[in-house]
Amino acid sequence: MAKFLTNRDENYAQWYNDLVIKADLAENSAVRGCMVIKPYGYAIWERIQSELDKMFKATGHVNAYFPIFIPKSFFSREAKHVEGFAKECAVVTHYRLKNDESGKGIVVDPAAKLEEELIIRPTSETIIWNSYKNWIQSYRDLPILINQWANVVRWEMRTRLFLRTSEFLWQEGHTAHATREEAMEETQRMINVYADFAENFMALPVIKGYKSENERFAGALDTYAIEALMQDGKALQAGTSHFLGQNFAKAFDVQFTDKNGKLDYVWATSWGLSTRMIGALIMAHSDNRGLVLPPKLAPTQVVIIPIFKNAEQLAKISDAAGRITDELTAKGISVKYDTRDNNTPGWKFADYELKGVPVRLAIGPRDIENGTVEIARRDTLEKQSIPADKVTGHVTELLVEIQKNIFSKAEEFRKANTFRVDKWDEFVNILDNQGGFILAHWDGTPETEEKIKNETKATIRCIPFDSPDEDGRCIYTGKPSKRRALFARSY
RNA sequence: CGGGGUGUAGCGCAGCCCGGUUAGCGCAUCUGGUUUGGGACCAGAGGGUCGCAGGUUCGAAUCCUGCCACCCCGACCA
Repeated sequence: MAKFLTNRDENYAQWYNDLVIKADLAENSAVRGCMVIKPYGYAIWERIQSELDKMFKATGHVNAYFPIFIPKSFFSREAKHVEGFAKECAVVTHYRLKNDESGKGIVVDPAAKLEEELIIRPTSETIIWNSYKNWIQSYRDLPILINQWANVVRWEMRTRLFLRTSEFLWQEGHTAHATREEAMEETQRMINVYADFAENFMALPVIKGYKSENERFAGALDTYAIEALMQDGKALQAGTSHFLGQNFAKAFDVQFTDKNGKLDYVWATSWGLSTRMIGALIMAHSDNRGLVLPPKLAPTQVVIIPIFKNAEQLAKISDAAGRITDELTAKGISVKYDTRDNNTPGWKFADYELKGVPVRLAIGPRDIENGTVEIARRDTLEKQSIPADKVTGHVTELLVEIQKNIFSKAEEFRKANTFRVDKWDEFVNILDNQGGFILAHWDGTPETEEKIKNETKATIRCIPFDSPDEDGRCIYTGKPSKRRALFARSY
């Protein structure tokens, strides 16, 4: 476990300040658990957005935007949905302020009370289905495959930087279909997109599976999730895709005429992935020197650091650096050339390691003389000297290699921390002493899951899609089970 | 919301228990100089209503009360 993740040491503080700062507003501010994402942290989010958005488009989706305010009445249309979200909603009750009559400050104008309170969206199913109702009459209007990039607010009892903030950024897909089969396919398709993104871009191995009834999204018939293991042995739900059946269509009375002229309710899915992914990157890949970003998501993939004593030296180095930058940029690689003279090279090395830049090139007078460049990789911290004219080829290959290596490291970690367990004592022992994923039999009842949770704090993260049929006995009750579920303590 | 902790310069902290000069230290910033192949050095300078509001006192960063925010542990959740 990287000390970097747990200690509020100097590194941690510096990292924390580079990526994010906590909301620090005026006195009496009640903006609890919100974050100000600084440019470097936001750049990582933009990379995530950009790559995911391409994948959504490639699977036929389009972007749209819906209001942040949801009338209270919308919210209560779907019984389980209200139940799930009611406890964590921010509510707007007034629309105007006025000067306090005693002349001190400003107060809410009681005359400006809203007839119906507005909920700041914790998720947008209701307001979107209220629109879909007007958009859908016939099977010819289907499917609707819409994604929205937005912020949402959930008034959590306890917040945690990146992993559970009161306000967070995310994307939420909301699709409408003519048949059950098509909606189920969509649900499956999107969990696959998420898994593909996690593994190929985030370098984060994930386990795809079904959520148990207890862990299902409020209002869904079925929830699929990708679950990742963090370096501290805790699980992180990294993305979810929900099969909503006809629940929201019924709640908002969205019917369509099918090919045979019969009226039916529309089938729905929704799926989302949030700024929590930045947290996942940090928790999964960091080491004692700071972040380790997978090249495919690093805002800066290559940094070039000149080592110089005077302007003439810098000019020569800049020539070489300029050529390298042009070549790399032409290959679609993002390069930063850092010529600041207020920090020493050593300081810059450490700084870019903290920021997780995958590849560092250093060029000094010695290199100019020998026609070489020093190349260092962030994941292994290895350095070597290579001929200047081979840099582009070398870097291109190295970026691929680093991406692969970060993934296999995480995969090996997960392998070493995933346990097949058949005895209760061992189950408890592993949770208490090392954490990790546990594959164990479960009798399939919510009651047993609840009891296990109460006794160990472990929950069923998912029932993996690829979990084979296998006769066994429930880890807790000893009742027969046909399949293993994935247990872990989680964020 | 319950238990524990914290809040002092941009960042990290000491001082508080036991009230008493002009509130300190490190990093960062600015100026000048020497430096630059793994977080440079010297000299000088700027930067604070000590989280907020009350109270006790001749005197409060320090003691008391209330509030706010943050961190850790629970319940809740992506």
